[in-house]
Amino acid sequence: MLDDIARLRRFNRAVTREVGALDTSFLGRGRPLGAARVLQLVRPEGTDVAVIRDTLDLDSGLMSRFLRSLEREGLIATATDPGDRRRRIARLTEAGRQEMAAYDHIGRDRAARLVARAGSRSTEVLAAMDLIATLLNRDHLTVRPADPDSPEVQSCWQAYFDELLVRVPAARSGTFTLPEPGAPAYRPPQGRCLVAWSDDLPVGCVALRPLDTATAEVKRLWVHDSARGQGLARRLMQTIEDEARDMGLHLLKLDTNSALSEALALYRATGWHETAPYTGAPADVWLEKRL
Amino acid sequence: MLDDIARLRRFNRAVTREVGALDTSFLGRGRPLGAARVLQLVRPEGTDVAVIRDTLDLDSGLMSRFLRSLEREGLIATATDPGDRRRRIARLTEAGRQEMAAYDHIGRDRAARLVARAGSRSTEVLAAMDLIATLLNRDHLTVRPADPDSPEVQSCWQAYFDELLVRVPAARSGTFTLPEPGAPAYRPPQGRCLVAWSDDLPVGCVALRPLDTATAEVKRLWVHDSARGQGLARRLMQTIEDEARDMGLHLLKLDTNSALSEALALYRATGWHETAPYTGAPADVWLEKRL
DNA sequence: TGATTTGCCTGACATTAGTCCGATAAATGG
DNA sequence: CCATTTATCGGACTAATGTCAGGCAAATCA
Repeated sequence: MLDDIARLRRFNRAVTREVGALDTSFLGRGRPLGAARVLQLVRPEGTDVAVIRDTLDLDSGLMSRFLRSLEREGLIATATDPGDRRRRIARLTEAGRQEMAAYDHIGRDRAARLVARAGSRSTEVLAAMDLIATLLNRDHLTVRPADPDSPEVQSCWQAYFDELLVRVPAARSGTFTLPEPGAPAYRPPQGRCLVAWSDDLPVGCVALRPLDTATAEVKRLWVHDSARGQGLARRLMQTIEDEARDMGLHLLKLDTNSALSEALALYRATGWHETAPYTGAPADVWLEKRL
Repeated sequence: MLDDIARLRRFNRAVTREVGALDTSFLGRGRPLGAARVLQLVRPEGTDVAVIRDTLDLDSGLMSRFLRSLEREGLIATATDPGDRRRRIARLTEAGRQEMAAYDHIGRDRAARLVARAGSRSTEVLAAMDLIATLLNRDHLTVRPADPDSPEVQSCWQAYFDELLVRVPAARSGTFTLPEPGAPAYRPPQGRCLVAWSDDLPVGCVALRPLDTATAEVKRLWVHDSARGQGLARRLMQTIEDEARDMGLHLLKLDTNSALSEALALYRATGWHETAPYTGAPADVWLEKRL
């Protein structure tokens, strides 16, 4: 049997070849790779030059020259950051947007071919890619507030409900309704809604909804399959509890189901205690935590 | 929900960053990437220079300069191929072997760290990597004869048996014994043993064992989980049947179990027909094919 | 306020990668 | 045998990348 290391290195070889091919295919638009990579990171609304430099790990001189060259091509425009006038902000021009669309097309094309090649196993392959990408991105996981009506939150909640239906049979008789668009329940100032991002994939969420002036309820803690086993749920709970403290709340409650054993173990391990039932089925466990 | 293409591109970004770090780690030993890549392909016993040039797709001038530079460093020695004195053969010197060991150490180190980082999910992550690597390597899958006593064949057969035990409960009462080392059953001239390779991972096997002068039995058709759904089993069967024809055989037999439905479907779709039972449990289907 | 730090820019320079061409020697094919 | 092809080599050249130092203006800190 090949050992783990050998398997990983085989993966590395295969992926290196693929990435190399992707890089050279970007060269097809008559622009050196360095400049192309910078262009990829300039957003239409504008991106901080230092951020680009940092993510690509470029020398400031080299970075500057890439910017000048893209500027000469008319693809980007730079302006000084009004907040800190040493810094510069680069944004895409209309021509730049068109050029980016062309790059995007190349990328989507290659990606679509690969998905097609996976044939009947494409679902499995994509899940495998999610798992690996989340692992590689692990140090870059960020938790940010989100709008409850945004597509990312909706997709997280949908995933949460779908899983609940699988794991808690009793939930099938209930009905889940997403809050009405614009409803204030999960929005500041009374509520909160957090999403954890791995690059551009939402991999977790948690929400807070007011019960009364000093009490709120934690709802919809969910972690994407690819991100489990990395302590993300704990981090989300920690963040939402900190938020609650900052909001001046004194007591948090939540309801859950005993079938969700990992979640329950997490709650019990982080200071949550049994409390009186305050909701009905499918919940069968009610917890509270004093802040 | 993010669409498939977006998920794949997130994967691409994540591994591109990782691969970039790998590239610079090669530079960590004070040698440009090009020369390092050439060095990786020089085997201690000697490698044909044209083969290296071909796999890396290098210009002959560039290749020549890499060789000179590695020679100046004392890592390789080149000699003319006695068979064709236009060609050259490069082989590692003792210093080269040590240098390669150092590169190997860097690679193993990085790999081990990543496996460790996956923590409780490392098994899953490695399976995901196998799946993706096999998909990316798909066009490079090769089927080659193998020695039945070799570790790769042993590992394939072990995997075959393990899976049989899971899928055919009746098999548990039987005992599986690997043929004795050196036994002639699966070796030419009477028998055959084939292994399918994806890079350095054995992803499939099939064997042929003589029954009498005109008849042989196909045994141990197995495909690695990561390589299923790509027609590899069909290709292995095709190859072994061609071999049997070349050996002058007129009839092939095999026994299997009805629980192995995909295999059975493949046999039935490729000209195999029911025949009289010639073995006992756990087999419950017996097929033959006239060549 | 003045010294120091930070972020960006430019010029000078080195290294690496990649291409093209001609030379050479060996093999191949009539 | 001679013409052609093949494999390698080295020189000339270009493009791209990477490195370093100095300059400048804005921000920060004591």
